[in-house]
Amino acid sequence: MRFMTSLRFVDAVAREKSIRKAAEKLAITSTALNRRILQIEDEIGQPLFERLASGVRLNTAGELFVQHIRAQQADLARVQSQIADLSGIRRGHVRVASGAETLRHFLPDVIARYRAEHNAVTFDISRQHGEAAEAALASLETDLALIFEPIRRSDFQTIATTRQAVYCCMAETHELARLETIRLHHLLDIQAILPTTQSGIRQLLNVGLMRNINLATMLETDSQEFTQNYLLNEQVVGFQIPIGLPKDMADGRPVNGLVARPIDSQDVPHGTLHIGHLRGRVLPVAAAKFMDLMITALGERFPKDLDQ
Amino acid sequence: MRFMTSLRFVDAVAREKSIRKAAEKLAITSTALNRRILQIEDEIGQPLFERLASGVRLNTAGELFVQHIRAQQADLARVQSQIADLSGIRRGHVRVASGAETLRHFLPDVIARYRAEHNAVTFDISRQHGEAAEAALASLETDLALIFEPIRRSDFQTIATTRQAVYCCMAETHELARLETIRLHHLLDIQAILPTTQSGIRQLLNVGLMRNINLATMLETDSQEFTQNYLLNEQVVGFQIPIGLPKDMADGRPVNGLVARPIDSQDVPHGTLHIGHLRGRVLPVAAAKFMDLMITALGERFPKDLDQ
DNA sequence: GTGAAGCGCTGCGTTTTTTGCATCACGTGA
DNA sequence: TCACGTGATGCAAAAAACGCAGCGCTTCAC
Repeated sequence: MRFMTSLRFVDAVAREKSIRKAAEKLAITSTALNRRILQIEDEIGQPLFERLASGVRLNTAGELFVQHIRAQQADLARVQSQIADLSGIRRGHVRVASGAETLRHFLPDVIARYRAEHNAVTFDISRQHGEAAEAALASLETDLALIFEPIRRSDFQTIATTRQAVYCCMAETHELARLETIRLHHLLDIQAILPTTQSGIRQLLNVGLMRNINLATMLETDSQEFTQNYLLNEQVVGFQIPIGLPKDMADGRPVNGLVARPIDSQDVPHGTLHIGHLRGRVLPVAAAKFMDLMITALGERFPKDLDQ
Repeated sequence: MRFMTSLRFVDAVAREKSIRKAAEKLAITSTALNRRILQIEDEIGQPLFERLASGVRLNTAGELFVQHIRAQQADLARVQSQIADLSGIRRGHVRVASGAETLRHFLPDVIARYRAEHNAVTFDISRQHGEAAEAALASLETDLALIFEPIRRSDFQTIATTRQAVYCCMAETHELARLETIRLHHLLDIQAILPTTQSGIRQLLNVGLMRNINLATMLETDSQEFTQNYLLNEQVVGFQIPIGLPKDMADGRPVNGLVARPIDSQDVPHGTLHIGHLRGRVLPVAAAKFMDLMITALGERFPKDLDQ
């Protein structure tokens, strides 16, 4: 897209906060990039960047202009997607930001299912906790977001939600594995791996842990892979929501030596997983269809807990 | 704005429906323009125009793309306006589409008042009846519209309205001039000049004229200037709404030998003048401020009949 | 039926614009 | 103080855009 080059360049400089660094990423010399920036500033009639010794920074005018550029890019993507859709082939690119919970089973399944039908569509999946995901939507860096508790910004438009209980995960040999439902007092002095504080699961747990239940937090991590693997090595518990578990495991059956048991909702409230996009945006065809499929898949997996 | 050239070119070709004609308007050769179009089509991956013997025509993909271009241009104008606003000078350009009613007194007054404060702001005023004005908003050819009855499209966002009675205008020597209020039966067999059918005034009159009152329609015109001037030459009546009249005349006093008398609202209903813009658009600063001033002016002139 | 006129498109030489190299001036931090 | 990294600039080379002339095609008038 030749007619977009200059704007892309401005965007890149704004992101890198340095003309030389941006030039490197764009595979041109800093001279060329510098002059393009100067030319655009000249055409706008005002500087867009402040020049610092360490690089550049957007000024207020630049903020406005870059915001326009991003909106323009997003809209162009939408139009391209619609145009591609006209010719029958569903082509396009979908960008999803999501917390770690959905990355293990849910998203891979849904994407495989989608690409089985539309293999000209490509994906960007970025793992980001709620607040960052909302910011990514607002700056048009992503099209869709899956956020597990809580929604902070009013410009997040929820399209569907599903209620999720918090589960304890552990080796099937763990002493708590024999219980059907876990109460918080069972966890007294139990060795546990907790998600980091940004995580929605952690925030729900905190509600219960307020009433000075002393969990023996042996480790905090934002890595679900680490947690799952570690549970096999030591008698500790981890926490997860059903969408992050294999279906069998969520149903109480052991999978690969691990089991999951729900925590009683009197102790730890159910949380809500939100699927949505930036309010007011018209999504590209591919992204809109993919969202539809995600919601369908959620409905199949959690028929009673889906709200649209 | 060098980075917009290619897009402007596509827009021009779409408007002219001919590469050669557009090239002439853009002051380049048709070859250069042709190659830019081809290049963009190549980048998009699909043709945007159908080639006919008589020129070109947008295909569906082209319609989508041109719509994007116009939205982009409008948004850029908004951003430029906001950037100019940062530096103190209120600079900008405001495009208004309006029926003939407001062109004689209202708009000139308001614009003069606005430019007294912000003389770096320029204006485009295009006279267009309601339906065309709404289309101009939708295609982003104009920022604001003043429409007197009726609103047809759902993407017209009304910001303020004022109720307007229909008045008869005539020479002060006319036999009806002695009446305070005109009833339709007074107009029986009276010589009259009617606005054309697109006009909101005409459509209100038609409501009354349904009940086979026979107006001796001597002439139909969409020119208010013609009507006003002709009334001095012959004993005929014309029709107008208060906003199209000098204030004194609307208050019943003669001005330049003409008087205006309201028609009883039992016979011809009051109409509504709408001020608004395209739904969902964020207006440039200058246009938004100008709309505020228009509404203020309307409120001063018709304090009882303004709705916001 | 035929010729003229108008249309979009293309090869080629020229002009304009963009790019890269070398270098400058300036602020920052060791 | 000196080395380093930053954005800006003069100049020549490379690339892109342009204008001219002309092609093939369709439409329309006679």
